[in-house]
Amino acid sequence: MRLATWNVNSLKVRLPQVLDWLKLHQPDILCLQETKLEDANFSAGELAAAGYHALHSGQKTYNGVAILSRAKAGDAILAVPGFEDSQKRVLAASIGKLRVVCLYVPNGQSVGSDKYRYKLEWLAAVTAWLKRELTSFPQLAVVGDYNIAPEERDVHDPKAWEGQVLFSAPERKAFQDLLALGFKDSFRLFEQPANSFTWWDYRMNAFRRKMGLRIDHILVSASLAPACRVCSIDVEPRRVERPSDHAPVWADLDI
DNA sequence: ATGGTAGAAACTCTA
Repeated sequence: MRLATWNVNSLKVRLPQVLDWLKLHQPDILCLQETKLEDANFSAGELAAAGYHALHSGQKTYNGVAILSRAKAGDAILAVPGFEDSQKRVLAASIGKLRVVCLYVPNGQSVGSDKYRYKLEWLAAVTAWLKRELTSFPQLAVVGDYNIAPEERDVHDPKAWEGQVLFSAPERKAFQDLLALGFKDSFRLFEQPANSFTWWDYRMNAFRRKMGLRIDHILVSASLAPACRVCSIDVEPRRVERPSDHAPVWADLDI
């Protein structure tokens, strides 16, 4: 089973690229972030024609998450139970024996801002919820745009980024707290090329200059990790005309 | 110290 995640930064703009990518890579599941669409405007018809069922939790202009799957998904959850949040950033569903959680973690804007505090509170709530989810669903994959680079090797210039949003110590601690539930960062289960990143700022020619961060992740629970065969970043969609600022990440699971 | 780009939408906010 191939599982993938991609922050598309507007599904309206990126739908043709998503359809191309589905055709080329044939994932069983593709989780999307930043669809920036209300549910009524979601591209369900085009995706169905491509052979994918879809769940979507969206809003106008900002945020929005979706789970596309070849097999129909069930038992969907559209928010963290008990956590008050007007922003559509969470979607969970079961596909076969696999439980998938699609996350769009808040960006945090800048360290010390209100949005940064919201990011850390949101991460604490999600971590507490996932601890409970694991008891019901041991075969759990938590994927999406985490807006956190976990380690120095995930940042093109760790010295320049030290203490900045996306790489500050409290954010990295929040990521470690999630791993402490037993999750593995599937990308790091395997040898990977140096300078592997998933996001490059649109500004300053960051992509051409290889100034990226690895902030999109596929986390697999302890009981799922042994089934993971490969995890890779596909940078090709970042090279095309009008790209998303994020590249897709995919993993193959022997389940 | 600032601004660079992109998307959505509305002349600004978010990333």
